Parts: sequence; C-alpha cells; structure tokens
Amino acid sequence: MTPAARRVLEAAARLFYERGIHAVGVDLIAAEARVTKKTLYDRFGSKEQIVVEYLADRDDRWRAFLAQCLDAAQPVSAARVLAVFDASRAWSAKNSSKGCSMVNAHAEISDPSHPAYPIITGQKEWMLALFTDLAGDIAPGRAAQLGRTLMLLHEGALVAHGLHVFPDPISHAREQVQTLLATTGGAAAKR
Amino acid sequence: MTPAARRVLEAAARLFYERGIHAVGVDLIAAEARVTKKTLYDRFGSKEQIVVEYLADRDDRWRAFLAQCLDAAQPVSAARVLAVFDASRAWSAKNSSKGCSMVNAHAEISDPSHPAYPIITGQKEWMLALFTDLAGDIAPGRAAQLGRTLMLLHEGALVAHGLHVFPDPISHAREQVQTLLATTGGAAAKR
DNA sequence: AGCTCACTATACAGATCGGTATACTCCTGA
DNA sequence: TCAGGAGTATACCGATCTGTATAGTGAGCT
Repeated sequence: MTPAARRVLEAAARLFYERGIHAVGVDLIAAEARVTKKTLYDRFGSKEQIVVEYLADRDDRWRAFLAQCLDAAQPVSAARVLAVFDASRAWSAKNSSKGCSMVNAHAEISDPSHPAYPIITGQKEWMLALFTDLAGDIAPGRAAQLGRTLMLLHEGALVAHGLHVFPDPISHAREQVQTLLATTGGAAAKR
Repeated sequence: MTPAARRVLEAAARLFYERGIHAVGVDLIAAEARVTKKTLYDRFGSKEQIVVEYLADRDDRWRAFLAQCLDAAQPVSAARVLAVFDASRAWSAKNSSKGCSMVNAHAEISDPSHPAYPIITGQKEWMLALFTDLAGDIAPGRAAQLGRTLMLLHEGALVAHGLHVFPDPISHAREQVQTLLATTGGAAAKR
C-alpha cells in the first residue's frame, strides 16, 4: 500500500467512525488525506471499496490487539475471559469512544449483499466463537450458553460505552463476568 | 397531525430504520408517503425535524408499550424485570429486526448539539433509571450495580438481535437475568 | 540521461441532495 | 355559494454527491 493510500485509509477510518459512513464524502476524505480524488480512485476504485477496507483493517487490528492481550494473559481460562474485557477497555479508550464500529456500520449498511456485510457479521461470529471457546474451558457442559452470556455482556458494554450511559461500563461488565465465573465455574480449569 | 403528515412520518420511520438516516433523501420519503415535497416541508420544515419526530415518536411508542406490559405484569419486582425483557422481545419481533433505533441513529448523529441527541441519550438514561428502580426493590443496597448489569444485558441482547449473532438473544438475556435475580435477590420483594 | 510511477492540480459529468416557488384541485363548513 | 385550508403536480434553485478526464510534477532507479 502506497503512502498516499495509507493516508486515505487513515482519514477515511477516522471520518467514517466519527461522522458515519454516508455522511462523509470522498472529497472530504481526499482533502483530509492531502490527496487528490484522482489518486484516491486510482488506489481504491470506489468509495464502497474504501468502506470495505476500513472495516477489514479495523477488524484485523482489533483481532491482532486482542491476540496480543490474550498472549500476555495468564493461561487460566477465567483470566483469559477477563483479559478480553481488559482488551476492550483499552481499545475503546483509544479507538472507540463512539461504540463498536461494526455495529455502527451495520446501522448504515442494510443490504446483506453489500461487500462489507460479511466483515461485520464475521467479526461478531468470531467473537462469539472466542467466548464460547473460552467458556468451554470453564464449564464444558454449558459452553454455548456461557459464551452467549459473555457475548451479551460484552456487546452491551460496548454500546453503553459509546452512548455514555454510565461511566466505564466495560469495567462494570468485567466485574459482573468475574462474579459470574466465580459462581459458575467453581474451579476455573487450566488451559 | 394531518393525514399526509402522518404518512410522511410513517414512511420516514420505516426508511430511516431500514436504510439509515443519511442514506434516505426527502424525495424518497415524499414518494413513499404519496406526498409532494411541498407538503412535506409545509408540515415539518426540514429533514432534521423529521428525524427528530421519528425518534421522539418511536421513543414515545416504546415507553407506552413497555408501560402497558409492566401494568399487565405481576407486582413482584423480579417478574417486572423479566417483563421488560418480554416487552423487548415482543417489540423487537415486530419493529426492531435491525436493533435499537436509538443506537443506530447515534451511529449517524455525531454532533451532541443535534436536536435529536437528547432523545437518544434520554431514552437510555430512562431505561437505566427504570432498571435501577426495579433493582432497588430486589437488592436495595446494590440497586445501582444491579441496574447497570440489567442495562448491559438488555443492550447487548438488542445488539445481538439486530446483528443476528445467535437466535433469540433477548430470551437468552431473560434467562440469564432470571438466574441472576434468583442468586442475588433471595426473596424478591413485593412492590 | 531517460524511464517509470506515485502523486498533484484542475476541471467537469451526471445524479442527487435539501429546500423553495408557482399554480392548481379538492373538501369542508359557514 | 363561496372562502379557505389541505393537499397536489411540476419545475426549479444552489450545493454537493460519486466518479472521470487531462495535463503536469517530482523522486528514485537503471
């Protein structure tokens, strides 16, 4: 990716996230990236493609960040679940003051045949699979159920964070998960 | 409100919710409502005003629906909490297959000085106050904490419902709340 | 020196945006 | 019977939208 293309993607990511996808035009993206529209279209071909790469890149970076956080966490399953919430809190503090970009993008992209659609649903499926996987180490018989509960608390915390419903909802969710795992898991299994 | 104005609001509500606010133009709204743009602007003055009335009307109808469900519920506090989730499930099945309209609108409205902003945040504050109030009847010493947890589960369920992460997440949240209240509340206080 | 390629600047096309103006019809009620 | 408000149809405004075309600049590489 050329330097100009990277600037375009960075500007688009910031603008799309802060103002919404449909509210941002390519002229503004080009201006903020200090790039002409010609260059923008030479690199990406369409606004839709910029949207797709914006979401895909954000998904990639989130997964990489989370993987790094999980690697640094203790190998105890309960600790790893909590590490996900810690990662979300750190990520949201820096990159997501308006909530989950996938959820926000989904509000603007109605057509399931839109090329960005599978990126959005894919991340949510992946997160549910991750939670279910971690839950399987804690309560093997109820992995699906516990995984879904973790998913709901996590998504709810992201939404509450974005709408500033109350202070630091991700930490609140983390605490709830902690007590939930304490009453549920009994002995948290080693991984 | 004149018949034409009502048709405009109904069409705008459907289009805004399904396609997003910025993706829908006033020409389309007028066409779908079988109304000329002249009439549309005579009644509402601006697209922004239609957005405001769309959200305010939806908020009103949700609160009325929820109040009706709570009136029909048993006067036991735990049952009333569960009745909120039952109400959300019924409401979402009919009106909210794409998730919470307030959350979705928030994704597109970044400016806190936008006239629709207080409607969005107001509903969330109101829901948190409702959950906290109900929680106060169950665990008076931990009303704020329990109320926030209920809020997170509820918001998470709405998001998961809208993104179809797994089937019927609102029922799942309801079940989790049920077990949470059983372990927490002990004897659910009468109202 | 000469070539390639990323990039810039400017202008424009066709469509659509929110918003307005004019002139008309229809229905109700006094 | 007639006035007036609600609504209609159509045409238009300036601005902005996505996307394209042409011509030129500048740095690195061989």
